[in-house]
Amino acid sequence: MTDDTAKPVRRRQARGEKRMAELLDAAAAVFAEQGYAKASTNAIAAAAGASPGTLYQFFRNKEQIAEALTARYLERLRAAHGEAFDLAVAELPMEAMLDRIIDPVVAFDRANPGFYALLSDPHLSKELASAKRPAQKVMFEQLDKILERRAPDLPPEKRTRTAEVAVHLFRGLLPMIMAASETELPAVVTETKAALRAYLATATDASS
Amino acid sequence: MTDDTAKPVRRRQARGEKRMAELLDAAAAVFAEQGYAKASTNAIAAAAGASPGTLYQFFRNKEQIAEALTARYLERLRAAHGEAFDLAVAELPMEAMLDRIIDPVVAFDRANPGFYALLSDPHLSKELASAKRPAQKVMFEQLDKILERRAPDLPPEKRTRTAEVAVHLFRGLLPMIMAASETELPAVVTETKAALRAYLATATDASS
DNA sequence: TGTGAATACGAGCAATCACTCGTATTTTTA
DNA sequence: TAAAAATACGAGTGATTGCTCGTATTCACA
Repeated sequence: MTDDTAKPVRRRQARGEKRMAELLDAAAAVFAEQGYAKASTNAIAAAAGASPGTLYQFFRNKEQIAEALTARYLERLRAAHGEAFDLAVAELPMEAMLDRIIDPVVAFDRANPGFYALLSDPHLSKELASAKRPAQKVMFEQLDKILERRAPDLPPEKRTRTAEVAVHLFRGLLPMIMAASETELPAVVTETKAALRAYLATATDASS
Repeated sequence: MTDDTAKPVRRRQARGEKRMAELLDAAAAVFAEQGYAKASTNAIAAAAGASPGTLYQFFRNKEQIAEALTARYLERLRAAHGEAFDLAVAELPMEAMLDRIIDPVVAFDRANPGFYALLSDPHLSKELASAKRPAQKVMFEQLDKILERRAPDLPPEKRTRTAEVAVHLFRGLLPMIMAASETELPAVVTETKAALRAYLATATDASS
């Protein structure tokens, strides 16, 4: 028995995929510059060299643009960190581990200011919670696994809280990381690693 | 010689001061709930039980509402921390110092969600830079002075960066602090202090 | 080559926004 | 007590917004 209520399969052409990517690129630029709330869909379409009608052929509404953009960033983040965030880093000394984790994340965030713009806007959380949470959790969950291997004696509850706090600490320094010039960046990154090293050392110390 | 170009002195009545306070209270609530960009001035006026015309009798435009609100928060923050953030805390042991500094700041931020909403919106920085910077700098400058007394041998450049990083670390944990329930809060605050203690200990250690 | 689907356009709609203005009321001042 | 100043109102204005829709063009595929 065939399902009459099934929605007809939308066969997307290569042209359409390209347009979607262009629209997401434009959205990233406009969001990064104006913020989600002030960014207009007409401006996004114009920045992509498209008309409003074309934009709405690929995205149901403004919110879904941010959802799709977040999903695409998440994909790229996973790809960029698949190896660097590997569990193998748990065996490295703290210093080397932080290098392997922090450097690619910093590079990704600086290369994708639209990602930072979306994640740092606290009022997107309510509308985009379903799209943002996985992005927030990528680092958290991977760090949690690393800590599990690195400090197996740590109670799970304490370990989870430590991972969450560490991710928030990094997020707190992101404004400095994003604002730093190319010459200031190394010092900021060094300080970032120092802060995380100091916190993780005491938090994973069973004696505390 | 009298100055004909001087703007006429606007003599504000007690009724007007009260209205301004009500409008700022309403603005704080609307900003906290919707964010600055999505908050409408008509909604703010309505929340204060006033008409749009009344609102614009006291504030030139929407931006100035946020400026005045930030200034009022800054005033209250200074009042709340005048003693707690006193230089005398520099003489206390690290543990006690952090208690004296963190606890009132946490209490203030949780009691004033509108303050958090304004400061955490990154796209207000451009429009409200002049109003936000002093608010950002209150903690930074006071912490810088405390560190100067606490670690006089630290190079000023290093000390300033340490203060800046410490403030950003705290800001990074603010989302957790704001989201925590009353029962979760103590654990989050404990972790906050642990992170700052760990970072400040290593950063102010001359051997590093 | 013909046909339906996918892509593209952009004028324009309804809703919302920040803000104004003419007018009415209350308070201060002289 | 009368004039002046401050407060209050709220319908209305022009601009902008997210989004639609009728139509035109390009593609995939039989």
